[in-house]
Amino acid sequence: MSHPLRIHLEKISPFSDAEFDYILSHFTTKKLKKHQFLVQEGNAVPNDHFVLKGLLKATHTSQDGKEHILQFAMEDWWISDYQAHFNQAAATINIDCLEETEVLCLSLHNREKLCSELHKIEHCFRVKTSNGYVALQRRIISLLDSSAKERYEQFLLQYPTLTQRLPKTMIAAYLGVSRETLSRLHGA
Amino acid sequence: MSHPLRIHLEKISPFSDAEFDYILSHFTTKKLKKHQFLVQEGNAVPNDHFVLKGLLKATHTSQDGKEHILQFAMEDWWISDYQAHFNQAAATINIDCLEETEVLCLSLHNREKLCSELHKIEHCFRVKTSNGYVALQRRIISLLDSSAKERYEQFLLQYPTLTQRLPKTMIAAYLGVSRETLSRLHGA
DNA sequence: AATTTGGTGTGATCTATATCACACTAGGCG
DNA sequence: CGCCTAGTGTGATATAGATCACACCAAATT
Repeated sequence: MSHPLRIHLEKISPFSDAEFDYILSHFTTKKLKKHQFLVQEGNAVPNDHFVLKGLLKATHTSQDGKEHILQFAMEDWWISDYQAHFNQAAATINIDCLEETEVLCLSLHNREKLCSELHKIEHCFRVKTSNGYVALQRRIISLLDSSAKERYEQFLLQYPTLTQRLPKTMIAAYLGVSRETLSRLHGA
Repeated sequence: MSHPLRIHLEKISPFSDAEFDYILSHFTTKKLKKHQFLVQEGNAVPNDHFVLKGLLKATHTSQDGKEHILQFAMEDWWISDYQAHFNQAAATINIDCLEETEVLCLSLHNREKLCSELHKIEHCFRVKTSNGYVALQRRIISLLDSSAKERYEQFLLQYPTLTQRLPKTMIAAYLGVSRETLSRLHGA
């Protein structure tokens, strides 16, 4: 059975055993308990993170103190504060664990090193990022032209697995709806 | 004086004259008048587009027939229906010109060809896309936790040039606010 | 067993924003 | 010239969704 990261990368391009071992040697492992922070507002964000096991949320806190969820991540997803990470700036979001979690960490330096040494992995990252870009555009469209109810229904369809593992309160915070409103849109 | 595309790409990595000519040979030029469509809902989207001159908007129409603006693009920006383009599916958005416009077109095939032949350009595209990803995340945060007024102010700060060239009605459609509301948030 | 913590539902109200309706202006074009 | 079209402002009203307040439950924690 292959390594989860290998399966993940090989959806885009194949690697030899030696290549994959080399790639993997640029990652470090981190284990976190429920409620622990992976990224904390104000700190540096040295790494991008590939989730091996667990579930996390990335949240942004508005001036009036309300938490909105930018992103979830479970097995096989990547998560970080990318703005801070790529610009080597202080984090403006928090990322914490909703379950016991294990991630692989890739530093900015190691990513650039791998990308310059191995064309194929830069290709992987480009394709991944393009797909991510498209997904974000879809989310923006959904925020712009769908009602709370429509967004909730889209979420349930798009992320059935995630739905099982998340309290509704958090889905609400992801959709930009109050938990009370979400709770009320059963039949309507 | 360098070609605008060259200047654009060399913000990320330098190219020799021969390399750049080779890159450029993979693009075609297209000129459009005001109100002409670059991408039309339901059609294929063979190309990504780099704007040499002019101004365009990408719009999505919701079920109830309202137009929301996903993206603007002026000189030096890229624009397409990326979901449709990358998946070779039918467009779900319209892209049309707000001014007389000239774009460079890059087909999916030519992009992949260039990327596989020239590691440096794949690097450029990866970095560009990462930056785009971060920008979209910022926009999502702004949609999730800012009021209409705050979003408008952020827009004015972030895109002063664009603001000059756009009617407020369109800025409203980009921000997800009705034009009447936008018109009312002067002092408040 | 008792208490805290996290999640949920639901009524009563409030408010930001949408909607509808109309008037005004400036510029392009027959 | 006079007629469209596009863009804008603003009043009156409607409404989706936020907020506040409370009750309830289940699973941890002590």
